[in-house]
Amino acid sequence: MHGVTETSPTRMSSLTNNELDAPPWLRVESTLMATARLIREAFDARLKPLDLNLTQASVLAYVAEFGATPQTRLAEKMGTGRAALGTVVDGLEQRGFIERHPDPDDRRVWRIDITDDGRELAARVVGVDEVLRGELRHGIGREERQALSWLLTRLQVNLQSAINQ
Amino acid sequence: MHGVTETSPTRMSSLTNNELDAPPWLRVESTLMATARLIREAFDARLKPLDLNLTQASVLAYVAEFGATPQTRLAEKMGTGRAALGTVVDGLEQRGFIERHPDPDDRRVWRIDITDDGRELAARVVGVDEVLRGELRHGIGREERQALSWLLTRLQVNLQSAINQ
DNA sequence: AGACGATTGTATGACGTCGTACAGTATGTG
DNA sequence: CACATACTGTACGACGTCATACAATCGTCT
Repeated sequence: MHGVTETSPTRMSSLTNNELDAPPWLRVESTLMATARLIREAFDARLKPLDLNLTQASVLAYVAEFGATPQTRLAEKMGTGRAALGTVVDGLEQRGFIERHPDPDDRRVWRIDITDDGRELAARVVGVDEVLRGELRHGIGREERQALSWLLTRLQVNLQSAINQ
Repeated sequence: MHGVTETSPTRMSSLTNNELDAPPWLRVESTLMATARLIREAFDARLKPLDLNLTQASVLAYVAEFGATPQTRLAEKMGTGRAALGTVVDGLEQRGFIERHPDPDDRRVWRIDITDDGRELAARVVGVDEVLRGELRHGIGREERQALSWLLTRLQVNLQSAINQ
């Protein structure tokens, strides 16, 4: 879990001060990263009653929606490495929310599928997600959200080519 | 260090596939978090020749620009906890880039100040930052960047109130 | 059929950050 | 002046992720 309980005035003030005396370097970028942290924080906080963090909830919801999925594909979707995802799957499996089924066509892969308990929990995850995402839309119009999405995608393209030298 | 050397096709394909078969939950939000990961990745990659990660470089550049700063303020600016920042400062101090000076007015606080070596390194950090940020602007106009900044700030406000129930 | 490279999931050790608890110090109140 | 409360930086244990190395298995090419 991450900064779930962090509701300190520290973060509040850094939010508002950020733009004022921010150094010239890392302006939009640092705002973006701070926003990402807050997203994780907010979801973790709302998911805490379900005893899940954002990664676990994402895996659960993904499998609930798309059915049995190899771990490598899950790792890609979640933006994490295969090893890390393995431990997430371990935890969810131990708690009985998902199961590892052998793939009939490829004996290397485990297809991660959801259980009945998992489906029930996933429904609650979706509920939490819808409520929170509704709150996050306040004061942001539809085309603004689309603009945001486009800008982020464009940024990702630039970042990707920067990473590849 | 983070996924500095991660240039695998895995990440590439997740970038392009992300929007297509993404689940209904976590759409813009997950894109934003993926973008944040890429930002960290890109900066870490470019800073690697200086043997710095993004957090260390940020601390260095901040102190170079604003002079002696208490650790708590640095932690706020960097968006990290005081304990975590302490270890960052430890590392930079051992390498001789910053120094801890006692605050004459408050014997609890250490003011983090830069050394001559640190100033030299910070200049290179600023150079790296300017180059990379320039690349990231490709295809994104000035008012678009302002729109992005505004949207992120608005999102942060919503997130903050969501976190505070 | 056999051999080679690619891919899947796991084990392992490392790193960065977190949250809590703590001692030292400051500040305000009686 | 004493006391309580708040704050600074640190020590400690925990968690999540990473990178690497590995065995098992697949696909392909000859």
